[in-house]
Amino acid sequence: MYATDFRMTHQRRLILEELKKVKTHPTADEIYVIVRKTMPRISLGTVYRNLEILSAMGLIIKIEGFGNQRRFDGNTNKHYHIRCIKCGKIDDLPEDAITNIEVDHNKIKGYSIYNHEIQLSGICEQCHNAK
Amino acid sequence: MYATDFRMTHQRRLILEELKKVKTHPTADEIYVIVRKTMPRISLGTVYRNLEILSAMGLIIKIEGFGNQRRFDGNTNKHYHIRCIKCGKIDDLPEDAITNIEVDHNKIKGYSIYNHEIQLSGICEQCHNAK
DNA sequence: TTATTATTAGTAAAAGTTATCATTACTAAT
DNA sequence: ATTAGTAATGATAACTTTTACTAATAATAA
Repeated sequence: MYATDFRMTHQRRLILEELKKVKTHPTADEIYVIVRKTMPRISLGTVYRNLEILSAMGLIIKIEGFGNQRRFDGNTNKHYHIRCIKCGKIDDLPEDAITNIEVDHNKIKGYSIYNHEIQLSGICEQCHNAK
Repeated sequence: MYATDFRMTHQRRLILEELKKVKTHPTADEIYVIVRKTMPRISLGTVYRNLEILSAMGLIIKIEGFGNQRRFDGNTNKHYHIRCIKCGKIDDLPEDAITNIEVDHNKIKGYSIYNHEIQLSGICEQCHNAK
């Protein structure tokens, strides 16, 4: 038999490692810029493909809730995000910022529930001061 | 002085009314198909522009959290959504499905908070039966 | 009415993502 | 080691979704 598993290629590992390093929540093209410093001939398609695969593997998180550009997060611990509606920056929320949330699965008829996301939006300190 | 306000054009009113009629959460191009039945010469750009304006006016809701296509909701009462990860369908959650959520604004330093969204994902009844 | 200007239709362009395909490189069995 | 099989890559084209542009039109206040 031959492997049907994912292969950990140099490109895939680099993308994963760079994403784990940063505390921001970069887009695919921002990651493309970062990894090209180490691997100048990597293609944008490879970045997109691997970000999808890595998130399917559960090694990174895909953030789709803000704006129309996908973002990625190397931190796979369960946490929520807040985005500044002025500058678009995304920050992590502290773990204890949202508490007591209760989801009554019986109230949601027909669905088996897999996940929930919470996204806050507001204005960050910099943008508040800038105005 | 002349008006700096929004004008309620036929196009804008039609888009609003059709969106209020449906219980689904259509994309811009789905709304385009609907309104062309009444107003065949309306342009897709007009649909996009008015959906933005109507949501800025607070008359409709823009849903950005699911997938990479924007959706719109004529129901402006505060409510949450669930999406089927198989077929992509979006349903409203009953009001009492999520309770007790507490957001501690003091824990989120620097931000003034404007809004929060919650998005569940799961598998709907039809897709569950289909498998 | 008339003057002003927001809005429109039509179209082009931009932005973001996915698909295609010949080539490369990883993996497992010989 | 060598080979066979196949997942992954780089390069690029194509596609989808959204935004921008512009001359013409239409809504509104005076």
